[in-house]
Amino acid sequence: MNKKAKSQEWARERIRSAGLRATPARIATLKLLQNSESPLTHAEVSDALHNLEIDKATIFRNLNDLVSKKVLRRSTLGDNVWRFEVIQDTHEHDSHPHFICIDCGAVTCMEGVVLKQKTSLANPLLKQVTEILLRGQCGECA
Amino acid sequence: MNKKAKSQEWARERIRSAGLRATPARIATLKLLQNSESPLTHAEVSDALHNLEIDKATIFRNLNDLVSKKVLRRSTLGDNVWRFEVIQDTHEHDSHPHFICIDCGAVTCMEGVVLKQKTSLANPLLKQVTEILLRGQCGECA
DNA sequence: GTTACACTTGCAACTGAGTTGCATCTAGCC
DNA sequence: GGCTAGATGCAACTCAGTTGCAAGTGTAAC
Repeated sequence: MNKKAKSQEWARERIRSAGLRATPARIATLKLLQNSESPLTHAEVSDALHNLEIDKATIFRNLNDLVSKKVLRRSTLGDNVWRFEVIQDTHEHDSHPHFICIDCGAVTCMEGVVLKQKTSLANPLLKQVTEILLRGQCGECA
Repeated sequence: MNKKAKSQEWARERIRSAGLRATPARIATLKLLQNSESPLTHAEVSDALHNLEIDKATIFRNLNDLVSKKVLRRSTLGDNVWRFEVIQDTHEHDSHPHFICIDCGAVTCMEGVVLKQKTSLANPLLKQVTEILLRGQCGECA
């Protein structure tokens, strides 16, 4: 099986094992996100798939369906637009920080960065951190 | 001077020292946010000031002006709506991480938390970090 | 106190993200 | 191949936030 067919089959399997129907729109969406280096907005997904003529409402519904089935992660990077990325099997429960460039909007996943508290005492105000977001300028824009 | 007049005078002074004109709409907005326990959305500010008949565009512009002058802080709780709160004088210039509770919207300044990179190599994609944001549930809401 | 004008406001029309209702279509089970 | 619950396309909608412009006003200078 070639690479393309393999990716297709992987997406199909992932969707079906989540209990959803493997439709062309869903397979294309999942493949796109899997091959993307950073999370994509709905508009970006919609643009990339415009040649398939998939309705925006369908893409919204599919993205939200896949989020509720824990196939995708939905995050907000401070610009009030949802971004979606595939939850990798190996990282399913990790929540690495994201870096967003306030100039160009590029999003980078920061796997190698961890948060550390100076004091050994845990902060009582902070019960559960679900997302870590860094904002600033990327190498291209600074 | 009574408490009400004091608050009025404080707001007026804060706006003027930011280099903006102290108009009734701005004073009312700033007083409202100062007296609020948690950050407010534009809609909440708009509702609270409806008896003053201030246009929503004016409120948006004023909120954004005050943010750009560092009088207010603008944050998003994950529902893709901006929330605004007064930056207290004592914290004006520091850049410690902020923790936002995605349930109640409370913002906590996290003085004792630092970010550390696992590798000694600096990430070339990340030139300058201007803001660090943690999102999750606070002790009250978890 | 009066005046001038840059800043601010109100209005209305707009953009863009995201949602919803409904008729039609189709993936996948038998 | 046929059936049907689930998925799609379309269109109309809501709601946050923005913009252009004419009219109004805070404030500094006189």
